[in-house]
Amino acid sequence: MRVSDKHQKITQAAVKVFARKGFFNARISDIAKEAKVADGTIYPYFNNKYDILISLFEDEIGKIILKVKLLLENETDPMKMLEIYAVHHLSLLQDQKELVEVLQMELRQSNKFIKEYRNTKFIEYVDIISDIIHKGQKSGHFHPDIKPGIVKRAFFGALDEMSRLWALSAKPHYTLEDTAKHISAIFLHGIVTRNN
Amino acid sequence: MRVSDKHQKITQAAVKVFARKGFFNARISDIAKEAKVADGTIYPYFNNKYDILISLFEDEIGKIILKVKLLLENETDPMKMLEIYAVHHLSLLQDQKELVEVLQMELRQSNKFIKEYRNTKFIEYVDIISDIIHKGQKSGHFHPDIKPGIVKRAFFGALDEMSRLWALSAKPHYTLEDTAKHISAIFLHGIVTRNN
DNA sequence: TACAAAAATGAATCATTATTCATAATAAAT
DNA sequence: ATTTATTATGAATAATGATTCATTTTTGTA
Repeated sequence: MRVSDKHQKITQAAVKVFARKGFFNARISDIAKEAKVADGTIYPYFNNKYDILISLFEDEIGKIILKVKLLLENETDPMKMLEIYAVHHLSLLQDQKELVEVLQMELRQSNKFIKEYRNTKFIEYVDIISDIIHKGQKSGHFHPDIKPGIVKRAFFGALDEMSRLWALSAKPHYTLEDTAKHISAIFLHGIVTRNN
Repeated sequence: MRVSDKHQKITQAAVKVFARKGFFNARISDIAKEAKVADGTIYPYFNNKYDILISLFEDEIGKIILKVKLLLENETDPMKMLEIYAVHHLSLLQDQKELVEVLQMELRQSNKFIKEYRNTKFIEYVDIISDIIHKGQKSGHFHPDIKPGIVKRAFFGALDEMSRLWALSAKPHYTLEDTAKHISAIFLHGIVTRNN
């Protein structure tokens, strides 16, 4: 077995176990068992338990970024781009529920452990949104007074809260696609009727 | 010292300690020290460590709900109501930074511990948003096709992500008030220019 | 003041687990 | 086939910290 395979096997096992029990309640022995290796085998590959979480986070967000950038590549309409981002983000839950749960947890926790951890990968992910907003402002599609730095957080937060809800409740009330489009539409057009 | 005082003293100490170290890294002895009581004194008031977090959560969200309901009481315009909610939510960070950090953490974690914990207090808090949306639809201010169940999560998520960001970064780029209004305005009117 | 009840104390218990490392197994090289 | 290097094993270590409870202190009452 190639070295990288074992690294990946442990990462995948950790995603499962962290999702099931949370980071702190997860035991190294749980991860080892899930990965079908001995407890000690984890340590040549990761410095410690927390290192598993961090590198998992960076690796997986990296993949997510690559994928959404690929999806956006051939689209030029900023309105459609926002919708693509939304659909992609919510799709993650469908395709990789366990991973999403872990990423959400980690996002709220890591800064409690390591104050200096800047989480640049995550910033790169949300900056895709502000890039779209900028683009839309240049092309005249989006209002020039809108602040991309605020919209990116608001849009991400809206999607992620939806995602969090679904991760908990067994059955979503609406389809992923409809919800993503609904949220995009609200950000694009607002909720007030025209005569207000 | 009245019994309720000690209960409250421990709760307040726990908020400080949980905010500083996170729930799992917080020691009972840390909380006891912060509250200036002996370790054992905590147990007549709380069943266990996790019980501190849960009751803290319910109590404090309860207060937050009361306050925002009071603020909304004399307002009838649903657009203004949404803005009031936003300002209030972001104000929490200013007034009670530590509490907000703890609530955010807890929100992402509790369901990992206790699957059956329904968190009804939190649901009550976000349902205030959907009530506003309903009201706005009845009065014709808001578009009838908007789904209140989605908007409430999106709006809350947007605000809370902003809040999370500020809890981490030392200095917010914008004022609380401006940001709350900006986010409300986006939800109300969208970001696209009229000719789209 | 004396007594009883209630509340608080904090040292001891006892289970828990991340990490280490001597040993074993496997793979690579000669 | 034999030696060497690499990788994996899992029992032992060593620290940790939530919770308990026998004892002390405080409070309330007569």
